[in-house]
Amino acid sequence: MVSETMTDRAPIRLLLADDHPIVRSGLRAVLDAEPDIEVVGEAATASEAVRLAGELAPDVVLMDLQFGSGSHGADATAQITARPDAPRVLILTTYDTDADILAAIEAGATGYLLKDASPDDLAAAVRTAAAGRSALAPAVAQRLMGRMRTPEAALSRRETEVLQLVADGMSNQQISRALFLSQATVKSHLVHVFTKLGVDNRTAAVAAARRQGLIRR
Amino acid sequence: MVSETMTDRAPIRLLLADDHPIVRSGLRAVLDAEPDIEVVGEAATASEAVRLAGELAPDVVLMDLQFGSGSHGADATAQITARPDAPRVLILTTYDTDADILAAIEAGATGYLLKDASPDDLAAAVRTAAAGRSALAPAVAQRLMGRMRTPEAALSRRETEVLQLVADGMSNQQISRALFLSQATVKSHLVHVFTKLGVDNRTAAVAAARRQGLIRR
DNA sequence: CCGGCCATCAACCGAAAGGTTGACTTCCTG
DNA sequence: CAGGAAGTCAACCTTTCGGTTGATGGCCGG
Repeated sequence: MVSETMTDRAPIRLLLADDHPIVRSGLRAVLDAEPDIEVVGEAATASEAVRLAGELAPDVVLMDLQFGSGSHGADATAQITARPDAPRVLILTTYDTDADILAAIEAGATGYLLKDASPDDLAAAVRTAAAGRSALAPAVAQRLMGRMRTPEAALSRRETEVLQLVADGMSNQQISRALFLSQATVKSHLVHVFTKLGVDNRTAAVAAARRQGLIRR
Repeated sequence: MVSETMTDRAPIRLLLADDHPIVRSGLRAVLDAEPDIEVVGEAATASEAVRLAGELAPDVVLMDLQFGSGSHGADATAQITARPDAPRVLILTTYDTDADILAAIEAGATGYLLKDASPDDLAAAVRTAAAGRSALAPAVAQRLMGRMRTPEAALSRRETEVLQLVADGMSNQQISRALFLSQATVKSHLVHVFTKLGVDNRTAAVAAARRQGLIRR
């Protein structure tokens, strides 16, 4: 079923970026079947995505947020959208609780899609992104709204940084050394975190933050 | 490139089980392209996988371990392999550190494959499974070996149970009440856990156990 | 049948974390 | 420019946690 709004226009040039060959094949199979969409390239890493976005000049980049081993899709998004005639970036993610959702949006992503989306949703989101409109999965949009409705659950940058190190298993002393702070400051940040999350110890804070997607998984 | 060992035999009947339509499409696109493999069905849930495994009588079931919302691929594997003329079950997973690896193998899975596998790896694993031989991704096999080489990293059932509650954010007192134990016993278990994992506090233990896939993600 | 692992509990002590108050600076925003 | 949020630090106190020692009983395997 071809969209009525672009029956005879040039097809949407699409770049796929995902570290899983299987997922790339799935996206290609689903989207190449659409007559108004043409997959012009595939990237297996974040840096390759940035490079190909420049070389191939696609209309839309469909980018996985969970790139294997370190590289963040949000970073690549920022690099891609930094340029003047940049393609639209559509983020693809597994979890609607991802801590990097806001980061990706701020990095210039046009839309957000969950990996359990149907082929129809997928094609629709690509067309919406190509048209320059924002495409957000309902679950994600609701979560973003909720984030705004409850600013008390929003941790400050420093608080998140400290909590992340707690989640990595570090003691207050180790954290103070890692961040060049006194232990008093670390404790101060953590007390604020506990209050905001409604918990009273560090492991509960990590569990709560993980549930709410405030820290890395 | 057709395998030399089965040039003219009936194709391998394959059932795909994954909750992501995109992944199913990718698997179908990759595997249907192989002349000796035929995808006979797709299941989006664990229970559907069990049902179709009975109805379609496939040779191999390619099953995702991370089925959305609760249902475990390991459980479905156990149900499928319980019957006498059961198909081979090939497990597909995103993480090579998954705590359920052993559970799935014990449930009767013939092989194990990571989602970042190449199409060639994938087809080869399906053929290996169809032939009844065990197909393990190198990273997974190595990890299983490592598990056996270092039994000190294997936590006892009770220790894992306590550590899981720690990861959920509970204090020693809360855990003691939840498990009908004294706090002394909880502490005792945790000290053993710390020793086995080589850490000296609860948050570090949770981080380490999470890395090694000893507890739920 | 005995040694070892698992599971349970107690008492004790020092160290770390949790909680409060208060104070100072910087930066942003109304 | 006044106010607030964020970030930094200190001193103090209470509670929890980490670590040790030791003890009991069940179960399994050599």
